[in-house]
Amino acid sequence: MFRGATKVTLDTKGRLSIPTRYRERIQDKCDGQLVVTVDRDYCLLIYPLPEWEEIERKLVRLPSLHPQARRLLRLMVGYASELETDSNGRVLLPKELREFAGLDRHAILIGQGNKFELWNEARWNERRDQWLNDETTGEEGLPHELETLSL
Amino acid sequence: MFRGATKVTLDTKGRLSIPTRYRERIQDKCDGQLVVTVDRDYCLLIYPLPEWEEIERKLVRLPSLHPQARRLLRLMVGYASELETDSNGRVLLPKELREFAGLDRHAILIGQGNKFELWNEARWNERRDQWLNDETTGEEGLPHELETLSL
DNA sequence: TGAAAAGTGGGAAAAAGTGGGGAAAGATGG
DNA sequence: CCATCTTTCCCCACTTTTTCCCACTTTTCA
Repeated sequence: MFRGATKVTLDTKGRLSIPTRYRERIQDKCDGQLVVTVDRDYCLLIYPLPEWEEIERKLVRLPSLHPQARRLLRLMVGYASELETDSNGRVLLPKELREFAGLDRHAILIGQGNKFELWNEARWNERRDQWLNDETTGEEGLPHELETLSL
Repeated sequence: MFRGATKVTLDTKGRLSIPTRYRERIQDKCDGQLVVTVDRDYCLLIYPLPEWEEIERKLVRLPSLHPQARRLLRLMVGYASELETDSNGRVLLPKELREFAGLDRHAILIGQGNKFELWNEARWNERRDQWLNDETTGEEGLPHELETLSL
């Protein structure tokens, strides 16, 4: 499981240095091979290659006449690209994806179990505060699992 | 069960010295391994590792298309990070989490059963006084569990 | 009041992060 | 199809951060 938030800096070439505490696990899981693609929340998703391949299999099996499935496939597979780590543990993020996610120098990398999310830091903070405020108000539509969740 | 409030000081490096009266129990429960994450009230939650893992299991099983469940996962797993105690019984709190909770030198550690809460001391005092005032007024909408609670 | 324990600060070595130069590869236009 | 220009890749070197440990101060308890 990948956990935790790390502030990271993208240099002028668009390179992202993978935090060291993840490197060994990434090396074990996928020999350093990662795949990055887009998320509907305008951030990037970074998967170990095997994890991604599983998701990709599911995506291409979706009914291709269904508009929403088609969209999901177009976006996720359409933007997916493989990353390779250089000798300093960095990956070069394609310009198209950096632009999509509005990434500049200050970004934040969020561990999310089987994958990472990469956000423009300012955008992440904004959205996070929105979520925190929303949660206090919208308690009527909670699914059962949340109502009984004890933290 | 962890109980009680303790004023603690974070040094300039962001280290928190665990009060001694908890140390033995933490050692027994989880061999000194703790996990810290965020709470919606802008404080931090500190769990013994086994406790956290149970919560994490529940979180990742939530329906991932449900917006509120997704948010909860993003925040709690996204910010969760493991802590290790140094030779003096201190843990280093990640900068991202200190910033989230507005932690400076003066903080307060609150025992909360299976976990601790860590607050900026001033913020804690404010919120505590708010709660004390609110509770006297809003007794009409109590959920059943509270209506029948005898203290 | 003294010894032990707890709390606090800080320095130095090691590790991680960052920037950039130049070679190689690829794109562009005549 | 070639010449030129841009982008990408690879590696070196510098800077910053982290980690580990030592030492001092304060508190506790007999």
